Amino acid sequence: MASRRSNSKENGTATEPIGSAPKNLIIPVLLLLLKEWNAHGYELMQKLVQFGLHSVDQGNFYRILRQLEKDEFVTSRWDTSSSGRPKRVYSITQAGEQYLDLWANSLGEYQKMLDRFFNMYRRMFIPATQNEKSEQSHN
Amino acid sequence: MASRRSNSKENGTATEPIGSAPKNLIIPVLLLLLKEWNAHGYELMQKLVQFGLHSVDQGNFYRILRQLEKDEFVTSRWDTSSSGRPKRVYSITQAGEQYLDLWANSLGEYQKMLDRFFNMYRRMFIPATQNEKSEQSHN
DNA sequence: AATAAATAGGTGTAAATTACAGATAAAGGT
DNA sequence: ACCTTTATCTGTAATTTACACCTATTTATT
Repeated sequence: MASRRSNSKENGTATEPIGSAPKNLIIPVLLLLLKEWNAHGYELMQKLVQFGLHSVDQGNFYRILRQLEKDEFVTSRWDTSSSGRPKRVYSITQAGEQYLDLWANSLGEYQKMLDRFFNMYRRMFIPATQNEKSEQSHN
Repeated sequence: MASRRSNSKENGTATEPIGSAPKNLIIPVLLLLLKEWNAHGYELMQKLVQFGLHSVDQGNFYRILRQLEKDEFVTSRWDTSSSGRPKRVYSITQAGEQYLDLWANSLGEYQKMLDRFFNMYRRMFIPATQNEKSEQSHN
């Protein structure tokens, strides 16, 4: 769980170190994962990374989980069956599934905006009349 | 040190009022708009709304613009030609265009994650093999 | 046996961002 | 005279994220 971006901005709070995409997909992905399998935090965190959400902060991650529980979107119970430190195993609730649906709607809107963005963005490059920009982004 | 954080959060800052999509598309969209036409703030703000980014905070919006200028991603000059209060007309710089490209890459990654999210999300609804779930919610 | 590393779950708080509430100024409508 | 629209901008509360650090148990390495 590295993600060491030592970008020390002395003063002035620059616009942004790099075009950093919004990262609050954690909650919806978490809920979606819990809809498939019950799991404990550490496990979920690894799945988030596999999903593409590298750079999830461990501390905040567990806080999110506890907050979701407080809001009754998930429930947890301690699992002491296996060896090692006891694990808090989470399950999604009905309310949690509804919340996930809200998220899905919202993210759908966002997806449409992204599409509009890329349509505009690409429109600026299509002429391509022997422009030797040499920036061959192959997405 | 300003104690601007009322530490007494008995109430506990609920997970999120509603599935709110990340909203920091403002910067890339702004730069993209400026790549097409030079414009002043108020105008840009309206275009952002048309784009789908309703609920842009006016105060923060102008601050972002000034910060982008400080970072030399845009430049501005006062336009006093027309009547009314003078307008600060913005143009994108070379550095700004490069920054936009970085954003585009980053947002492309995000788009892929969103796609993965929706693939997973939909996978939970398609099977419908006479499962008496009968939850046919078509938002 | 001691040490390290992986697993598992956290706390504290500085820094950054966003939300909310105005101020200011010129022009046009009623 | 007052209200609304256009236009730019400041102050700061509230919230979120980033970074640093802590505890505990088991397994692997020296």
